[in-house]
Amino acid sequence: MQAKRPYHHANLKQSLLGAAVHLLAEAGPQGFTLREVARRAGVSHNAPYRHFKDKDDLLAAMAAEGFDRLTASMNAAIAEGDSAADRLGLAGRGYVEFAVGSPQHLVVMFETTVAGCSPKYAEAGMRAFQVLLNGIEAVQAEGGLPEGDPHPFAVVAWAAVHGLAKLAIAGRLPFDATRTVQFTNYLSQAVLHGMANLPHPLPPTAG
Amino acid sequence: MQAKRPYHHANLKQSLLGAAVHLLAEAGPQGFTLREVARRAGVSHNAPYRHFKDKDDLLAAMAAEGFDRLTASMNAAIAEGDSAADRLGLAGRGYVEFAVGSPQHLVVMFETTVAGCSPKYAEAGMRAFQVLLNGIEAVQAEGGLPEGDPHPFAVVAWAAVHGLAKLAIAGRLPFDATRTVQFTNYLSQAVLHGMANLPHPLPPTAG
DNA sequence: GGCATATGTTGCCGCTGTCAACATTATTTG
DNA sequence: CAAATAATGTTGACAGCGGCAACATATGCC
Repeated sequence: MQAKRPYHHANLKQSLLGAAVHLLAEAGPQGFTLREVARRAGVSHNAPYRHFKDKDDLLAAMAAEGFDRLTASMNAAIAEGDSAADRLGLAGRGYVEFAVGSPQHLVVMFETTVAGCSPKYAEAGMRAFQVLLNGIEAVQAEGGLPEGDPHPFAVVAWAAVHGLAKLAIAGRLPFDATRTVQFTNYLSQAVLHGMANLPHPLPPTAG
Repeated sequence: MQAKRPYHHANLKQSLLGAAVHLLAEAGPQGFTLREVARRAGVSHNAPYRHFKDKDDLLAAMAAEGFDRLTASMNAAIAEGDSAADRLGLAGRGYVEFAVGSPQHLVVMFETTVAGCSPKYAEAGMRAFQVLLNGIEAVQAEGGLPEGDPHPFAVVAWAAVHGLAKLAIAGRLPFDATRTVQFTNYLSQAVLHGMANLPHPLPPTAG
């Protein structure tokens, strides 16, 4: 039952996920087809159904994997930071770097309906958000932000960085991927500076 | 030739667009099907091809219509503002209001590849962005922002508001639609305040 | 009235997601 | 170690989709 050992096609589930990631990057969500994934994995068009409930289930798995990569990208960027404020900005940089590097992946991660999916997907998303939240709390501890619930600050930071990434991917910004990543620095500074000099917004007391 | 008068089915093109908008709002991009649009308009599954080159062409037309509605929503919100800074914040509010009210529409507007589409689509998008850009310039004239190219400021403002809207639509924010719109106020203030107290970022000199 | 053209329909094609039935391989169990 | 059982993969089918071609009909122009 819990034997993860290879059967006919050694660890097909991972092969399918890998093929799916590549296909998504090449063809985008439109050209992403379950049958093509199976073709690339060298199995029949119905083999994926032994590992994923349906197409959406595969997409959710890819989204979860994407959130893990996003988390890793932010953590890698953070490592080079000195101050907490610095690290928060670098987290945003890591976010945008991942986004412009895997634009189609980001679509799947955020277009998928968040509710009613596998817990793996939800948890991976939480972990990514937690990086930002931790960064915010560190800045608060450093005195760079008002005390209180860190969530509103995290939402603003997330929104700014996410919006920049999405607009860049949509080709609506007047600069290319490299400059977009550079521009993230200014964006982070502006957002952080603004929140630092404004009173804490009470409303969102969520957990 | 230029006769827009009814033929068999008085002004089918508009009927199709209307049916398409409703279907999109109900079923989302996944359930959006050309044949269902035709069904709702009471015509055969191939009638739409006399008015739209293909499915993407219909989507582009809907996107253009969406940008017009977005522009209208921002302009309506702006009308109530006193200062230029106030009006800029209200524009963001109008943006988010439109987004949470027509979430599926926003997907089509920004997921569609911006390049290679009909000029109508590109122009409608430009007009929407112009509202933000004008707002930024007004704030600059008021002395609320550093002088110089307004584009970087507009990009930051756009990114923040767009990101908030997208995250809200994806169900990833800890508050509902109404509170999201309210939260836009704080977001705008923070962004504007931050940019006001930072030197002008030179890089994006685009036009 | 007659003709070209714009508009709408029918029929078809390959493709897709998904189900059911069958085949094969691994695991368990006596 | 062999038989039973579960896990995994294949084949075949179905309806629905986007899109093309051929056909039918309405409209405007002369």
